[in-house]
Amino acid sequence: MSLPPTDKQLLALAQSFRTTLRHAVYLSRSMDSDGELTTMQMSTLSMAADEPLRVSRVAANLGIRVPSATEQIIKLEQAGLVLRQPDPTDSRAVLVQLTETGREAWEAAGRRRNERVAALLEQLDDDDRATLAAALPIIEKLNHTA
Amino acid sequence: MSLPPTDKQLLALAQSFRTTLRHAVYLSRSMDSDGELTTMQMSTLSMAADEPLRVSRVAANLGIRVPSATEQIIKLEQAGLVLRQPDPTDSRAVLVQLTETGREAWEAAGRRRNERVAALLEQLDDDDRATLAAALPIIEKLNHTA
DNA sequence: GCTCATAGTTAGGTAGCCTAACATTTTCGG
DNA sequence: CCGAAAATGTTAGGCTACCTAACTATGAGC
Repeated sequence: MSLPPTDKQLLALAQSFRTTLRHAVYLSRSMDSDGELTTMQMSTLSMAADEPLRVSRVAANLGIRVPSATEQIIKLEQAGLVLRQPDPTDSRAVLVQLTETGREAWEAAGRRRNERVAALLEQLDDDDRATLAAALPIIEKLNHTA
Repeated sequence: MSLPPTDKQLLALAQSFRTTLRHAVYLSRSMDSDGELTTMQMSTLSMAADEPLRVSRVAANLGIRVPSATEQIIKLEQAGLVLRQPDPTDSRAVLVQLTETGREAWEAAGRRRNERVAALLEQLDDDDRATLAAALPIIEKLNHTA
């Protein structure tokens, strides 16, 4: 037991992982595409839910360039979900903050998505759920490493 | 033990799962964006690797519409990676099949991606890897259910 | 054989991303 | 303390991948 894994084993696991991840992307897409808010919009709103943040932070967190973030944020603003205000401590910067409408929309959409996923998870047995729950932080670890 | 999970527990797991999945989408994107082949192209090639298949099958498997699939397949054809040939049993249909070049490109890209992921997985300890390996089929189960 | 369904392609449009160029503000070395 | 360089956003223009609608051609059924 507990011998160091061979390259072959690692590569086999890597392949399964990639395949599952690819399928999971579809799963994620189908769970999040309910015509309300896109995944990116949800992420943006959830960032702003904690505290107002800069456009450049939004871009970095979303993994996109600043002009693209500006574009998306302006759309959220036009939808009345966020406000764009100059940063009082640095007038180059723009702070993105949630409106009350935005917070409500974000929370409602999150609830609905959670319920949809919970309905899926309900069909697993307890062991499977436990395994899944144990694996989530490991996947996060990988994400952080990469 | 083994009581039925409460709604609260399910919703909490659902939330974690959604979050991790969202992050995993980024992970997947970064692992697959090496400027060679897009994830969609890899998927298309891997489908065609088993046996020639119809454009409509490609579209269905990729979760996109037929015209979009046609577009992508034509690009793969122009790159010399696939051939488009009329189905001998139904001349309305078009069969997409891999060229030798396509097979080599697909295998090489798959190898490189696997190596990259294996390098990540190598940094986990044995327990984590075992948990991860156990979770993959469960996630597939969810994907199949949804 | 005529009608209707099926398989793909073409045409035209949209959304989200990109880079390059710009205006404004801050920072900092001389 | 001032001019150059860096940082923050926005604007402009372009690309790609997706979409729907309309079309052609083939197959299937009464």
